[in-house]
Amino acid sequence: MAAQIAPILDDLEQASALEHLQTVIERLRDSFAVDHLVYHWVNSSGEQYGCGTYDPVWVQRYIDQGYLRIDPVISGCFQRFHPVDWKRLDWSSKAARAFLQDALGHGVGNQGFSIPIRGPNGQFALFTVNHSCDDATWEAFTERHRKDLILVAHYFNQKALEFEPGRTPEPAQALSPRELEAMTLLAVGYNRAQAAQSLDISEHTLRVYIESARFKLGALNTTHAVARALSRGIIVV
Amino acid sequence: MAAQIAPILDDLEQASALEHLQTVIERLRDSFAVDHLVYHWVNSSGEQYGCGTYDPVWVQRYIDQGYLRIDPVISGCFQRFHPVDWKRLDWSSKAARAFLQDALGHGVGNQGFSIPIRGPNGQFALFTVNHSCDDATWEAFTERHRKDLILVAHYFNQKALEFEPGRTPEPAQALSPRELEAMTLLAVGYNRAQAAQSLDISEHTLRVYIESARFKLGALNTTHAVARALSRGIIVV
DNA sequence: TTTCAACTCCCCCGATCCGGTGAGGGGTGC
DNA sequence: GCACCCCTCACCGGATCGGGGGAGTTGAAA
Repeated sequence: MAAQIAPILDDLEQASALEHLQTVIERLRDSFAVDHLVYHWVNSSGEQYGCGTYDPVWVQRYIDQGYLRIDPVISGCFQRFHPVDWKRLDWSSKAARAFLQDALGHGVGNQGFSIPIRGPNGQFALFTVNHSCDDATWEAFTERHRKDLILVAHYFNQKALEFEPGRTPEPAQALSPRELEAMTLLAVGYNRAQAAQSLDISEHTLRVYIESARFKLGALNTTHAVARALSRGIIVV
Repeated sequence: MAAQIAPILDDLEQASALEHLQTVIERLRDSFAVDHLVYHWVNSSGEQYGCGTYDPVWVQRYIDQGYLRIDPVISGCFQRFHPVDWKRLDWSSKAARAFLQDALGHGVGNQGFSIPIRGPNGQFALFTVNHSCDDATWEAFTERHRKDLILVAHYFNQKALEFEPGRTPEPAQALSPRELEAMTLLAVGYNRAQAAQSLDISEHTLRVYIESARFKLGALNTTHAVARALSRGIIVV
């Protein structure tokens, strides 16, 4: 089980098309000798892209049922930085347990280990290794391959970002410092009058920034603009 | 130069106080045999925290001069996912070249390699290795230690996040499904009328959800509520 | 030098949102 | 049985936002 991932990573780095990723992930699964390996990109618009070894029926069902919104792996990893064992997530809600049952019924193993990965503009992805075994075996596995998995996740996301079309046209429209300040103040609950006072400018000037930011962000209204700024990671609350 | 970083990483994982990070980073620098190693957390509100081996005079100057805003390493890495060699950044602006001259004059080496790292809530940090040598030597070094550096950056950020005060204290009262839907629709730019139509309910009902969500999230207004929902990761846009 | 982006200020008015107060039915849990 | 929460619907007045004008300075890039 001494997975030799270095050559696979090198191959991954050479990959020139999206389809190659599927091949690579299958080789990695064999190398790690686990049931499933999945790379799952959660687009900030709710779209999803992924490749992995789950049953396609399950993947489709996951999408159709909107499991993205209730999957504890997603919500749990989204608030964490470190890789997380599925056992440590919150499965207490009824919806979560039903989801888990459904997953197990579609060939998903009982053990999981997911690594959250983040890229520019609020990109968020998961690299998950999944298996069926007892807790002790699983802990030994994750402990042993933790570093390798982090690296694999990193390399995988790097490739996925390269292949993603329509990346880096948007961020060209960076917000100006004042616009960022305006967005930030709105995001923490200030209304226009308060934000203007806080920046020591007239309310009208503030409005100019907001409108400008709205335009640059392609937003339909202020709330939308703040939401986009947040999910692209250009402001933080 | 065969850096044995594994034991240092293990030590890092055991670190129980912020001060330990400074010790660890110095050991890592010696292990890699480079001039400088820096971990630099960049809060978008302008605050900074970091530890590393740069001359404290330079660190203070960096902050005082507001170099954060013009440093090509920051702006360049912020839009990238993969580690980046300083030579590949855009140094064309006058301000950037002046900054570089100032840096070199304060003991910063001519070669640099920075790894962007991102955490939850838009957290952004840099792990940088810096040295003085010729291009060929540097390329060989980065090529050789790329994987190790990625891992070190990852572990370092993990620790920094653990020590960061005010992380994950939120009890996070859960929103009801309808409230989540309402927040999500608002976050993608719908106004109340559109969102209500989209959910096939009256606008008044929608308002009840929004108000309820606002209350649960402790938000001052709708924009604030959406911002909180986003940054807590309970909705995804 | 000229252009251009960022920053600052002003008025008006219709559209939209907020806050308060109200009511009723359905489900879950003690 | 009785809370308690979730879902649904309604009216109104005042606050806020959004879009439409126009105008001046500064500083950096081309």
